[in-house]
Amino acid sequence: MTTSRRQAVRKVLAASTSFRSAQDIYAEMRASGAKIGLTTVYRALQALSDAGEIDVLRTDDGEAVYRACATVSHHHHLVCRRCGKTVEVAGPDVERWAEAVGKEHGFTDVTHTVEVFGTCPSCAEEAKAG
Amino acid sequence: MTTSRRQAVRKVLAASTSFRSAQDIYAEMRASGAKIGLTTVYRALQALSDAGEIDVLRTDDGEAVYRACATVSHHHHLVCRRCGKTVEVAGPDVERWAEAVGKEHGFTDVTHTVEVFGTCPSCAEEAKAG
DNA sequence: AGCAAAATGAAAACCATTGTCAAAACGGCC
DNA sequence: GGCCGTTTTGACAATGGTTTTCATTTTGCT
Repeated sequence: MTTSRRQAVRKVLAASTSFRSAQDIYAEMRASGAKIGLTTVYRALQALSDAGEIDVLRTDDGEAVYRACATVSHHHHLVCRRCGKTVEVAGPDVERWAEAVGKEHGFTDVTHTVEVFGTCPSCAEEAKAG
Repeated sequence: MTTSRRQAVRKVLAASTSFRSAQDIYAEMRASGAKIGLTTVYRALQALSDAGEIDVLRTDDGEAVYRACATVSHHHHLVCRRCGKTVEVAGPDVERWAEAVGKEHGFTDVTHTVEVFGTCPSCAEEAKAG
């Protein structure tokens, strides 16, 4: 437990299938007995994010949520708006499109964010049943 | 000036070419002599957003920014990360791609968000000069 | 061990946003 | 015009996620 708690935070994220908030991660770690401070969780998340090991995005109410990337390369997410299940998707076409759009208007250092939301099959079932 | 200050807020947005934060809008209105409270600006923005008259999105640091939609139809934005200048862009290919990605994984009611960021020509100049 | 640099965490500071509530503006109605 | 109930407003307080601060602990190195 001596080597940076960053590892611990990374593990929690690795074990999750959907986006988690910092507060959420902190709560889970404390609940499972880990001795860690909220500050450190934030710092670990920021470091992991800087290192490109995890994704960050903002919920509609401005909370930051994090998720371990399964792949190192650039990719996007297809997120179930009901259960939060996430599928990583590659979109070479989108990359090219974004790049082209930027160029067309003379913009440089073009980056982009793309998130696709929908209702996953199982949630669609539930909705029909319930 | 009696009819809801919502109109005033709408005007400020209409006169802007890029995304504005609530605080920003409030500051401008006060600076130009308008008698309005921050609370009311927030309320007006929320109402306009609910009415679908303006776009809302979150900056990377979680601040909400608003912009009057020039077009009613679905579109995306190319935003200068330095000065905030915004260009509305259509992306039929992206729409199709998002739809296809959703279908491929069995997701229904698929929606998506796409934002492209970059450095606009004039800011690139400044950066080079300064 | 011994010591400087990095990591940690409790508590305070920040700050956009939201809630509260009393005062002001509005809209009928006599 | 004057009255009264409803809506809007806005100063201020409260919220809550995130960041800073700073003193303490741990780590890395010799």
